[in-house]
Amino acid sequence: MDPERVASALAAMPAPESIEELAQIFGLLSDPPRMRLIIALLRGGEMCVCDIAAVSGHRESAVSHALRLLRAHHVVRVRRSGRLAYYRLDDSHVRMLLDLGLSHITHVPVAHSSAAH
Amino acid sequence: MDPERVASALAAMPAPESIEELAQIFGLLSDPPRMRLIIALLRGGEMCVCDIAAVSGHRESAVSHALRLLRAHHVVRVRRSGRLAYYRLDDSHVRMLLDLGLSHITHVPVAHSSAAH
DNA sequence: TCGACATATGAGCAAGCGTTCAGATGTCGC
DNA sequence: GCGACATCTGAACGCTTGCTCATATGTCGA
Repeated sequence: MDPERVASALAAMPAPESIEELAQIFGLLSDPPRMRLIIALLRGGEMCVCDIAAVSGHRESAVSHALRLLRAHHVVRVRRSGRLAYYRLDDSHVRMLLDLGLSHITHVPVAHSSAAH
Repeated sequence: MDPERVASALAAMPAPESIEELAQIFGLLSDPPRMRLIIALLRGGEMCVCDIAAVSGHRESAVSHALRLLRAHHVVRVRRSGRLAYYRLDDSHVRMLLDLGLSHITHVPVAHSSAAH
């Protein structure tokens, strides 16, 4: 046991609400269907709900629920046109997060210019 | 509806097992206690289980379970010395993942040299 | 204005996940 | 070798979470 190290680690800990929010963001990416949905938007650019449902293989209702969550966390953005709702990624962090995640599972060392292509 | 876009998005979709694994990695980071644990190792360097338990505020048993998970996914690495087990981060992707996540929740635009400090 | 369609929302249920307790393994000092 | 300690493991309970069904809102064509 090393009380000093414990104390300094505790002192360097971010605010609880930051940790909470951080965990929530990663939680959004921890669900395969939601991941498929995000990757679809990453590749396809902008798509309407029914197309996203077709790609992700889930009911439109489930997709709508998922998109609401992602919207609340500024991961996706809506553009409404008549009765269609077009969604696209709202933020470039997500793209980098996915690239980094892929680098991890393939055990590719981190390059400074982040993998991707 | 745009069948072509759907088809091309489906074609560009990674293998199901890649998506699964990717989601699992993010799932590891989606739990606040586990997140605290990881951040503790990020700041504190190398710590034994009892110290990690003290920092994360959970029982050693829970910490041990969590560490096992993280170990299985190459997020942490053990070094055993007698009856103590010292853990440290095994991989630099995690650090970047956390930095990126923090950038997201604070709405900081992505810099090429990743924010952080 | 009326019916059809696209999306959004609420309630309820099933499954996955993390915690805890209890017990096992292994190492050190005597 | 024996007792104490650090860590690990297995089983079970409770909570969270995402799905589906049913329904509401809103928009377009006739």
